[in-house]
Parts: sequence; structure tokens; C-alpha cells
Amino acid sequence: MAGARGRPRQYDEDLALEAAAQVFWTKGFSATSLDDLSAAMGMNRPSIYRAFGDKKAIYRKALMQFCQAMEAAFARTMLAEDDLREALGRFYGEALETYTAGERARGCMVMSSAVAAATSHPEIQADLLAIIRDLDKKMAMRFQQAVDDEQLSPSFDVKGRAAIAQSLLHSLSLRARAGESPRQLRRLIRAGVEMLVS
Amino acid sequence: MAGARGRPRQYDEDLALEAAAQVFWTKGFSATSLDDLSAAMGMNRPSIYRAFGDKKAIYRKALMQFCQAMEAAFARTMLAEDDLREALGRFYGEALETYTAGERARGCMVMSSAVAAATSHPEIQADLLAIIRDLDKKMAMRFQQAVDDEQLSPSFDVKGRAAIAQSLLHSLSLRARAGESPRQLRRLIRAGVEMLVS
DNA sequence: GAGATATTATTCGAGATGGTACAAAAATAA
DNA sequence: TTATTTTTGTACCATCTCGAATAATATCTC
Repeated sequence: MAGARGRPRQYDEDLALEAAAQVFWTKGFSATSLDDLSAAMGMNRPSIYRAFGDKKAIYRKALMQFCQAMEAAFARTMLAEDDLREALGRFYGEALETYTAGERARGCMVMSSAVAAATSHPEIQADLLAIIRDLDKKMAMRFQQAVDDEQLSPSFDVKGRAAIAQSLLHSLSLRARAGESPRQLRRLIRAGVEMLVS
Repeated sequence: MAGARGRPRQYDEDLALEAAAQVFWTKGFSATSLDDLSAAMGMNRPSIYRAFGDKKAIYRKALMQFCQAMEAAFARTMLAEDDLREALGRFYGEALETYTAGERARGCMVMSSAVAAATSHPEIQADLLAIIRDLDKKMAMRFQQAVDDEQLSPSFDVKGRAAIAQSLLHSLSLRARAGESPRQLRRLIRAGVEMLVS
């Protein structure tokens, strides 16, 4: 049982994609060569091609994997905490850690790599839009919950503020990649959270 | 008199840079080839190289030219209008027009192209950070003026809100490039302005 | 064991890439 | 004219690009 008829694969699909994501994240889509990927993934080009398809397909799979991690972080922070202010603080705090981790801060993989590629690659643009809309929706649901919990006034503009909450994330990524210090970024988070919940 | 000793140049420096900016803006830094630039600028590669330097130098000059246009727009909207709410509305309105102009919306040249290139090219990262800081400063000065004019409460967090005002711009660019409709973007602007000035 | 199947590794090729050497061209200055 | 200066255009190079064709290898089923 448990098929696996032929020669067993030497790579782990998730690990390989994770390695690919790291490269795309750092260098961007078009600046990443198949040789870069080959080195990072520990697979030679034909194996990669067979396993994941061409460069664009690899990228999109890596992007989706990254988004799943983002969703997990959202659940871990925004959904696990009742107080909205506290929830937002933890959410942005985790984002900040991810965005500034490593030698050079790289921001968010989506905003740092997918945005540039969007005009030339319609599929990536579509992915990008879907990701944005998804977070908008999640944020709005969480804000609505806070309204229902009477943490926010009933006149609170749930959708508008959800979009603005995401704006803060966009800016955080951008500024992190531009080289702003965590200290400055934390200040932005404080001001943003304060404004969002009041 | 009026020197110009040798063979007269057939290109206009500003026009050529403008054309280069268009390509970088659409395709991103690394996806733009010298042949792309050559075609758009109406100059052959050696001429470009002699006139502006290598690809990175061309890009940075085009970026600076774009930023001058942004500064002009800031002056034309934020500084020319007394009422802050009205000023912000006009500023974001102009940004929206720029970001969604043309067949495909391309967002802002800075956020769409410089961000991806920042990690691999320290000079571009430095340019990016300088651009962000400059707008932060300009925004803060304008907000301070509104406080001085008693349009805003003296307890208004000028710097924090200035940074958030720029966040809105970042998000506008991102979302435009992702393909959100002008209608949705205008809604974001309305909610953002409302939040910023209250 | 033999055959089927799935993965890996080697190698190749057609074309694009960034950058440059060098000669031709077009103007001015003497 | 002749010399000088600046820009242009042709041709070129070494390198890298993505993708594919092919061969080798390792496991499972029969």
C-alpha cells in the first residue's frame, strides 16, 4: 500500500517551496533565476521544473504557501484575542517581526515581490488582488465582531477601517524594506492602532 | 558662442528619462532590459550608456525625476489649499489619477519598482528611504500648519498622523496596481481622510 | 529476478542580457 | 580646409536565461 511506486523523491515539497519563497522574497520575481532557485531548493533545474512547473508556477505556489502562514498568524493574533486594541497590537507586532527578520529587513513577500510582477503577469496580479481582498474581508469581520461586542460604536465604519487597517500593514512592509528601524515602525503601529480603534 | 562643440545630441535629456521611467514603472527594475529602454528612449544602447551610465544609474535618475513631479503635485494640492480635509482630498485624488492612468493601472513608480529592487541594490534602498522620509516631513509640516490654524486640536499627533497619511498613499498605489477599481479606491480615500482629520 | 514507474542528473541549445570597442557622422573652432 | 569635439551606430563579447531532450538511478509490483 501507500503507492510511491518509483524512485523516492529526495526533496520535501513544503521545504523546497519555503526555500524558493525566501529567494523570491529577497530578490523579487524577475531578478530570481532558476539557478538561484536550484541552489536554494537543493534540486537541479529539471527536477524543479518537473515538480513545480516553470518559474511563474513555482512563484505562485510559494506565494500561496506564504499566505497560509499569514492566515495562521492572523488567527493566532486577531482571532485569539478578545480586546481589539490588544489584538491589533499583537497582529502588527508579529508582522513587524516577520518583516524585519534576518540580516536585511525584507518586508512582506507579497508586497515586496508580487507588486512589481503584477503588471507583466496577470495571474500574479489576480493572486495579489485576491490576497488583498481576503485580508480586507477578514479584518472587516473582526471589526464587526468588536462592534457586536460593544467595544466599538455602532456607527463605526467597519469596511473602511478594515481597509485602513490593511493600509497600515502595507506601509509597515514598505518601510521595513526601505530600512526604517523597528523603533520607528513600532511608533507607526502605536499611532495607527490608536487611530483605528478610536 | 554657446559652445556645443561636437555633434548635436538628438535626444532631450528630460524626455528620454521620462520615457525610461515609464518602462521601469511598468515592468520593474530588473525586468527592464537595456533593449526595452533603448526602444522607449529612442536611443541605442551605447548612447544611453554614455549619457546616463549603466542601468542602475538610469533608473535612479528616472526615479528622481518622478519624485520631482510628486513634489510638484504635493505643492499643487496640499500646500495650495487652506482647508486640510479639502487639501487631502485633492492630494489623494491626484495620486489616484496618476496611479490608475493608462491601460493597466500601475500604482506609484516608487512603490511599484523601487521596493522590489531595494534589497539587492543598497543605493536604491537609500533613495527609497529618503523619499519616504521626505514625504513624512512634508506631511507633518502641513499637519502642523493645520494645528496652528486651529483646524485641528493642539493634542493632534502630528508626526504619527503624517506617517499614517503616507500609509494611505502606499496602500492606494498597491491596490491600484493589484487592480482595484477607482471607485473602491475613492472609498478608501474617503474613509482615510475622514479618519485622519478627526 | 524482470518490467514498470518515478525521480534525479547531465547536457544541450536558441536566444536574451548587460556592457563595450570602434568606426562613422555631424557639428564647431582655428 | 583641417583639426577637434561630441554623438551616433554597428558589431561584438562573455555570460546568463529558460526550457527540454536524454540518460542514469532507485524503488515498487509482478
